[in-house]
Formats: sequence, C-alpha cells, structure tokens
Amino acid sequence: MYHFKIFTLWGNILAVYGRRGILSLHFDHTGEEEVKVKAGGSIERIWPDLFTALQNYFKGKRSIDFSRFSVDMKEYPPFTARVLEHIRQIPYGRVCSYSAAARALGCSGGSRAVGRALGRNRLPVIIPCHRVVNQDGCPGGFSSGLEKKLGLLTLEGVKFNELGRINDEVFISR
DNA sequence: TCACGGTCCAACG
DNA sequence: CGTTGGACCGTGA
Repeated sequence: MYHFKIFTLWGNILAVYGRRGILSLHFDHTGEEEVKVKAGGSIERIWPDLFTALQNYFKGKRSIDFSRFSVDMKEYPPFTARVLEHIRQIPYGRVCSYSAAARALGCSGGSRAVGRALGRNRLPVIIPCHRVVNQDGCPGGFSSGLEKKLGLLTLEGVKFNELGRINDEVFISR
C-alpha cells in the first residue's frame, strides 16, 4: 500500500493507493508523512496525473473528469459498491436524487440505504457523492460536514434558488 | 433480530 | 411554505 500527499487550494489531501487502484482520500491532512512512491509499481505513472487533476479541480477548472482513475472497491459491501459505481457517472456540475439512484439500481424505496452507502465513500471528489441531493432540490446530508458538500457543489457552479433548492435542469434524473 | 442513517411522502396548519 | 410521523431499505452488531 502506498500513500502520497497532494497539495491543493483546499489544503493537503492524503491519497492512499493499493495494487488495484486508489483506496481513499483524506482531507485536511496536516501530518508530515513523506511522499512514498515505490519503484516498479504503476503508481508513479498515475499519481502525477491525479495530482494535477485534483489541483485543477480545486482551482475551479470546469468539467474535470476523474473517471479514468482506477479505484479499489473490494472492501465495500455489494450494494454499497454498486451505489458508488453508479453515482460515479453523474457528470461535473450536475446532480441526482437519492431516490433516483435507488430506483436505477432496482431498489426503489431504498433512498435511505443509498444515503447510508454514500456515507461510507472513502473517495470524495473522485467518487462524487456530493452530487447526490434530496429530491426536492435541498442539499441533503453529508457525513463529513454539510459545508463541504455545499462548497464542492458551489465550486462546480451549482446554484441554489431563493428557497435554497437546486433547479430542475441541474438534475440528470429525479 | 434490532437500531441506525447523507430519505421520502402525505397530511396537516 | 414549514413541520411531523411513519414507512422503506442495506449494514453491522
């Protein structure tokens, strides 16, 4: 298992990387770990790319796409993994509701289960769980702090109307 | 089994 | 519109 630190406008991020792909991202990382990149693995080809993608993303560069990075989902329970893989397809600056995601996975009525699954996401931004919101356009919850969710959505240009809701056209499905 | 969520819906006022 | 109570579903203990 490798790990390395990434410097962004939103602070330091620690990325943990295994043989199969990225395992987790940790925000607000203030530790002093050295960047560890062992020779011979595939990581040194991947990480400069991830490094710049994240830097550009937090600079506010539009439509940054993280789908080319391989992620390791082996540790997630089956439904959770399916939820995470599914919501990975939500494009930059768009959103979808918890219930629509549940429905798409053949689990209509499982909106709370979807929320619970998203709360276990160890790969924020790369797996954009902040793009899943309540059906009525309200932001919904975020286990690591709602301010972060609002910040990420705002960074992507998502606007909230006077009632604090996201308008219809931003949704890919409801 | 049971309790717990990043929810949803209908029924109020 | 805002609030409230109950129902729904996957996990982990």
